[in-house]
Amino acid sequence: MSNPISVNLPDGSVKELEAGATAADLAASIGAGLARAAVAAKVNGVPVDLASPLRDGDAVEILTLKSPDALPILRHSCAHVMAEAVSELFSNVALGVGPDVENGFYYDFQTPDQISSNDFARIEERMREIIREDKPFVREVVTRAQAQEMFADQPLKLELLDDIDASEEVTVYRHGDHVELCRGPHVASAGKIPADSFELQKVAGAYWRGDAENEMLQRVYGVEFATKKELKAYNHMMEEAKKRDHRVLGPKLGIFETLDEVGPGLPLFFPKGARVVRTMQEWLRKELYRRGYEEVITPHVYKSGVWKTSGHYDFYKENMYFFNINEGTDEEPRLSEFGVKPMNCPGHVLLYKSNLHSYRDLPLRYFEFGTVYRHELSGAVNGLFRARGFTQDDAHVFCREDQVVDEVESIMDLVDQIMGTFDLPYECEISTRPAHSIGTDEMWEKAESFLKEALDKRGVPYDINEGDGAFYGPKIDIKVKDSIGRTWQCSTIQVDFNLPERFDITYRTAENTQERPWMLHRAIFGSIERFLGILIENYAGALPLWLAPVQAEIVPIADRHLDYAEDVAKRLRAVGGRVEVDTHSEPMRAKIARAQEQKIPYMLVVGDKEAEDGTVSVRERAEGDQGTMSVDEFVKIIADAQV
RNA sequence: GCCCGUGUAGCUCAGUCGGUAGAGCACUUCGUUGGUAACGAAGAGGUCACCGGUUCAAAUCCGGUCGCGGGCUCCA
Repeated sequence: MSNPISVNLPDGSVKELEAGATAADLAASIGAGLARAAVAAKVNGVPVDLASPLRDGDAVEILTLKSPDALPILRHSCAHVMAEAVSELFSNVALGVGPDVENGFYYDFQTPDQISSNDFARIEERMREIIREDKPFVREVVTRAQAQEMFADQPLKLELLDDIDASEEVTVYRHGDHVELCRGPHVASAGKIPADSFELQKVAGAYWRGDAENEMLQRVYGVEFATKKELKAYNHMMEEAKKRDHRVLGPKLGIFETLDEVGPGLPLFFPKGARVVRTMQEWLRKELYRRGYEEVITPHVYKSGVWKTSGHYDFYKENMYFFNINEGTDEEPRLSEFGVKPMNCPGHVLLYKSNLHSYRDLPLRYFEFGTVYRHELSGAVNGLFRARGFTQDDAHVFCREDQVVDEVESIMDLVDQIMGTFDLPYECEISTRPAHSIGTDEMWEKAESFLKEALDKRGVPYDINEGDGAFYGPKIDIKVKDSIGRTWQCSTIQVDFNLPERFDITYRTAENTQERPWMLHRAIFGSIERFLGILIENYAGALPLWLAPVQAEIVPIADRHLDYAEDVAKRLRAVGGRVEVDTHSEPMRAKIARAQEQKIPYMLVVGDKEAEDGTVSVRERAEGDQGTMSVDEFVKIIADAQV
């Protein structure tokens, strides 16, 4: 008999076990209940199978379905079960990969059959049978040659095998007759998977290994949680998210629409939508003036030469709208080519270049609500989130090297203020030099250190996104988190080494030499349309008073109160209020219901009493009836809510 | 762009086995004049996305195009 080993448990206690004991043995030694509930284990922080042998001194945690760390293992195991079911139910199935993802798992299959959502029921049924059979997942370490033989009829697995580093061991998992090349870990046996807390939800195409050059596989997605209750809660949450969908709420609230005859990604804004957009812009404009920005206006269309200088003609052409104009005659055509701007930078750079600049002029901050057009891939277009025409709150800062950190800090201050206004928490990422890029190592290092320095000075935490910078410089990306926990990329601050070079812009130094200025791109909303889409979903359509397209709906009780209602409306409009009078000849309850559905912040009920006293009866959309107040008092509320 | 799904009135949707189109909401008119989430009646509204095919007959079956949705890829 070899010596017993002792392992450390999360509660600080130490357990003695026989040599060669596994995590499962440990669970059994603690209690029969835990042994039943155990699905996997964590040894020294690494998730492992329950069958893994333990060594003296290991820190071991037994994972049950209650542990959050068990969920990825559970989901991945369920993916295996699905792969097994699909392999049986469809012909010539080659297995790709089947990882766990947020809320569930997927598996990629190659098969000549078409897997459709109609097949989900029978796949799920077979999966539940497999779970009921409760066969163990058995880990085996094999040689490369053995693996090659095992997966001779699994071309995708063979490819994966080739990728496993020579120093790594090759592991396979047996589950009955089904064998998979897999790193693991898995739950001890299929029966550990709760049969009622997963469901298959969609099938989609996915390129093999994420490369558009490769074949497209069929990816089946499942959602899975530790309990049926959590699955139901998740499905309910998705329903709720659907109700907030800006593509549904937008048209319903009279904000925007898209029309087939206009084209994908080209939204049209109704008067209410225009009011919201203009309010956002006016609010930001005031803030930017206060912070030393200067507004510029640049054309939407430029001769192609500009795009050749900027580099867009060579590197972004497939995303741009170009057209030719005949400036000659039909007999003797003289074509000029123009391009619609996909970005505002060249216009701003040209404005800079039109004058000589002294070091004393810098920093120069040009901003513009610039509408740009990009021919995004048809499959990428998505409501206001990804449009082909959209307006950026774009600005370019031209500054000296010694000013970069200050400028970045001040942009971050603006980000703080704006996201704070909407109660949107955010996270930062610094993206560093990608494989294909311009500029010297020295420039990149300097720029990256400036960005880091600025964030450090403000005490803003950030992640590093290695190699994800633009080819022309590093950037800070800001992701906001909405009220139901989804994250969105909005603001961006980018250093640009490219355009100053290409357009050869300079400034005159104190020593009377020419120097290249630093150029920063930045957008806070990013795209105003996109940000509006996020706001609609964040607030479920109920925009805050200052931003609401209609701030108050005036509800006359009977037609004889229409004149008074119009009087009230006039007084509110006089202070910039956005108000409407409901002139329908209907019971007031119907008018209130409609205003509630339109998410209008205030409803002002006016009847005989109010007309007599010069008051309004105020109903707040969330709080309900607020009693009466004088028109003057309410005018003040509305006046204070104007930007 | 690629894979799958999908397209019926302004909106939400029904339409059986292939037999010439239906509801609710919204809209218009008339009636009703009301006190905090939807008053009654009538009317109008359709090239069943578009093009082609099969069929005596197509909203329905088949093919293509376009749009939309979910993914993948892309987001110089």
